[in-house]
Amino acid sequence: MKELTKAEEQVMQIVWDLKETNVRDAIACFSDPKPAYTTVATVMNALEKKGFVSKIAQGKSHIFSVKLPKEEYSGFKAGALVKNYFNGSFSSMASFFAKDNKLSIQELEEMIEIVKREINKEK
Amino acid sequence: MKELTKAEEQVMQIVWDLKETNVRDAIACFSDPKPAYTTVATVMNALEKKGFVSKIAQGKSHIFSVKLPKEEYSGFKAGALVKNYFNGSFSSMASFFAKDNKLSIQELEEMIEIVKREINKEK
DNA sequence: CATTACCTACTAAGTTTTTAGTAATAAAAT
DNA sequence: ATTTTATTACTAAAAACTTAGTAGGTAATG
Repeated sequence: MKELTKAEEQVMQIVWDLKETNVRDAIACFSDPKPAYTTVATVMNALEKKGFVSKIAQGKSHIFSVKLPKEEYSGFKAGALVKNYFNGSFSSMASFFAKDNKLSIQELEEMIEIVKREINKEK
Repeated sequence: MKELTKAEEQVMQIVWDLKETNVRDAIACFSDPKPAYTTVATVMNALEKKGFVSKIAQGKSHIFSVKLPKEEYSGFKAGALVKNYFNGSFSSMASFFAKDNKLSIQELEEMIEIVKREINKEK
């Protein structure tokens, strides 16, 4: 899996959000000061080259649409984080969030439910 | 919190691991092809400037030691990941790990224990 | 049909990051 | 004592990333 640079990631988040977009509409998603048209176009092309979006001619412009689902990249990033910062153990990351008071009991219970449901789905 | 670049992060992981080290010993932790001495020294100095390590003269060389605990940076990174890739919800990250079969029932139960213990500690 | 608006491909300038060389210095070895 | 080795501070080349300009084309507008 190719890594995204910061600028690429920022644009890719917009594409993931919109599912598909042209350069113009992507720019509209930026807050001021908005980048130049050509800047976003350049990044889009980089994303295509890296296989994150596909590019289809549409009238005089192009439409870029998600090729690599966000979930795949999320998983890749999360895996790397756990590996490099939490000893390869998801539990220890959970523990960290709890310590940091970023995980309430409510969230925990919610999480247990979700995870149990997912695990049961597997069988 | 300052961000680490890739090269900086790689060196910083070694410092976190060794607690403290000189340039020579840090290089020993790299797999071949090992970087040049001056390369690692340069990165160490950048880490010092960013406040991640402290640098103390020791004989003719310097010892670099952890200044910013790994846990602090881990938390920072994990927070950013959850925010940008999991809708700001830790639960949804957990759900992802479950889906991906990266979280077994055993791990889940282990995790619940750890998290509950942490949450209780707080009170 | 001339003018304006819009889009792309190509190019490149500016910036940051990475890597490492050189000169200076001090210690160690012979 | 001279040579070799280890280290640092300083510098800089190389690579990667970011940003955007320019030229050229196509379509819409008056």
